[in-house]
Amino acid sequence: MGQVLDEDAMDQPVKPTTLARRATSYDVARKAGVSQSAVSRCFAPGGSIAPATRKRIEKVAAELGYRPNALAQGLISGRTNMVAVLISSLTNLYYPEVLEELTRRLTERDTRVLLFSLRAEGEVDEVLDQVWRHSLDGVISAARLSDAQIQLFEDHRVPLVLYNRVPAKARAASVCCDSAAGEVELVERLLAAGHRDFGIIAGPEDSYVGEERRRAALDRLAAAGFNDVPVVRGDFSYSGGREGLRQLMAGGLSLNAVICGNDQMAIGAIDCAREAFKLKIPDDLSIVGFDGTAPASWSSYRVTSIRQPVRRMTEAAVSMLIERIENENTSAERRLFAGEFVRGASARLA
Amino acid sequence: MGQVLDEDAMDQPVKPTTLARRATSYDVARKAGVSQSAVSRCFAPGGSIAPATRKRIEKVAAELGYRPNALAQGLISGRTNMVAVLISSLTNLYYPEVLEELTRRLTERDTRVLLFSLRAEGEVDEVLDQVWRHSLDGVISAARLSDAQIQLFEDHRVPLVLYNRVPAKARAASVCCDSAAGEVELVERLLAAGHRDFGIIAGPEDSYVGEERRRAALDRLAAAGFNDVPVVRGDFSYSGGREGLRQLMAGGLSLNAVICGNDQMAIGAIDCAREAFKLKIPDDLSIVGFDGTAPASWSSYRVTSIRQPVRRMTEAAVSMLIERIENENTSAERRLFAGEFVRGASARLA
DNA sequence: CTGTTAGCGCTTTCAA
DNA sequence: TTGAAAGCGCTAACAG
Repeated sequence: MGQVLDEDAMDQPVKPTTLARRATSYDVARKAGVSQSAVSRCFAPGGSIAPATRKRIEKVAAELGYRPNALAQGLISGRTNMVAVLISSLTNLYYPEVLEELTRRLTERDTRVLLFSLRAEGEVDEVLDQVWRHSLDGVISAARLSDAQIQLFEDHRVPLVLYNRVPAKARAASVCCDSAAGEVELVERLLAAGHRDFGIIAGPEDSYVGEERRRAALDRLAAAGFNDVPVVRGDFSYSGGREGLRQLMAGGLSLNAVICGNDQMAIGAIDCAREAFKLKIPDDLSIVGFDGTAPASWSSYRVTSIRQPVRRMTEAAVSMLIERIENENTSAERRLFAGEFVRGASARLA
Repeated sequence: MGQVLDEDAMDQPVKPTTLARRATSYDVARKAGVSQSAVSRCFAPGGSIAPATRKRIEKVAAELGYRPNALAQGLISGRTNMVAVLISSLTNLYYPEVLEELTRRLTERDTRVLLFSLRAEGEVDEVLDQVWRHSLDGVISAARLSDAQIQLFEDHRVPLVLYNRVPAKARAASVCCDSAAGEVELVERLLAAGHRDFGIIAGPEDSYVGEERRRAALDRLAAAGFNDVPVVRGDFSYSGGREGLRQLMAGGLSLNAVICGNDQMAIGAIDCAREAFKLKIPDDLSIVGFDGTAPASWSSYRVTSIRQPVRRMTEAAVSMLIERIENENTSAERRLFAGEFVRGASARLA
């Protein structure tokens, strides 16, 4: 405002000091009496520039409210500081927590998050298209990706980190909570407490962790001599849990313990057991879940469960991604985190 | 692959058909024997181009796996098809639903979502910086914005739609659920059922809806002759609700009805009432919430509440934003949606 | 309908 | 340390 500048002032006959459009590095350069590339270097991480020059440029930049245009930067440098986060369904109570942590950590590392919330399988291809088109630096996926899709990331040289899933055959970095170990711990504790009549409300077939948990529970039970454990499936939702319990009970068998694919279904099962079957939890029936979500700890439920170490897992996912973005050739790594047993009060334990 | 092309073939001596880098419109143009701008028009919405030409270009583009570079498009056209969604805290059970709906609807309209999850107030300025730098087309904010910040949107000519909040003074488009009306309905129903001893567990002072709900409830109660209704505050969380009820009860007064700032606090209050004070809900105490979130309908709680019409609200927010993006001068509009009463079973009603 | 010509705003050699 | 110049890949006039 009203500031008089050096020689440049009269080169251009009439130049309004207030630009309609946003100030560019050029505007700053002219007003500061330096070249445009000097301005660029001034804002670049390790740009060599004399302290005095830098100071002058910064002053003018501040006056003009100049900010480097991220699009132009990305176009030329090939780096956008944007990554995609793929989530299958936000309605699963477990994901908001994960999403919150991921975005926060990425933001801390000066990386923007492009959110893609998938409902159908088919949508993945469209999302990947966007990833390439926007030159995203990387992707964290908590959604199902086929081997072919994972291969595309290698072709496009876009770093990828899978969250709570591992690829069938393709190689890719991944961060997981050890579902099998967690499920085994739950089963063993139930066995130790004398439970003998089990039922399982598993997750949907197309869920990686769902299948892993179901398999681990069944295997451990088989090892203990229980071979015909009834299994029904739910969609990880509250009503899925209710419906699952109803189906199990419809068999007419007397259950001791119900193993649910996640906390939300466990909550549904608990409510259903109490309401529809007048059962006391855990006296009449033990119910366990998985994840360690917040609602599972509400005093009406106090679900016995395995808590995923979300903080450490998200931290790992973000670190791995950034590392892969910064270092082209970081080998595929798989990090497996142990879950933490949550005693709760929905299962009778020794 | 192995396809022989027309005259251009021998202009360039040695040109590998498989590019290391991504194919550009130039590559397509050369291989299809057309100008680069023809390729551009081929992929542009209303580009005039002969059917035959188009077909040839599309064929080559498919072979090369060509996709327009979104960065370049954005840089030159000034339109990025990306918007920011600002959320204050994902941990509030109400937001995942909103976020899911918003992203889905925006994606349907070919718009990408840049997610910003704010914890502290101060972070807003950094977020806005990113918005300008990335030339985002618009912003939907479910986070608190100061008048000065809202003004910045006008300065930068970036469309803004506020979600469940209205600016103090500045003018901005907004979509809200009518908190006041909803709260009044709850209070009136409680009054009609004969409740006389009220308590309020309000949201934090810095929450727009929290304050609106508190005020509406207090006003309606005052109009009915109840002037010294005790008010405590929570942070919209489960434990906030528990703690809130504990504080209200600590006063030694006998309460009939507790009005909570949201469902999550109502759930906490219900659990606390049952567990710590051995109260029967709703026989001994009526508790009402707000939002109509999924957990509120779980059979252990069945919270009497007001359900926000999330679908319609998100649809409205997205429509308003897109409209403002497409039409520079769309005036500030405020759309207010009525909430729907959910009878539930946590309040004794007439 | 098509090609030519300018840039969008920036990073990056390369000389000076 | 600095500036000039060459693009990144695309859209948008403008002629033809």
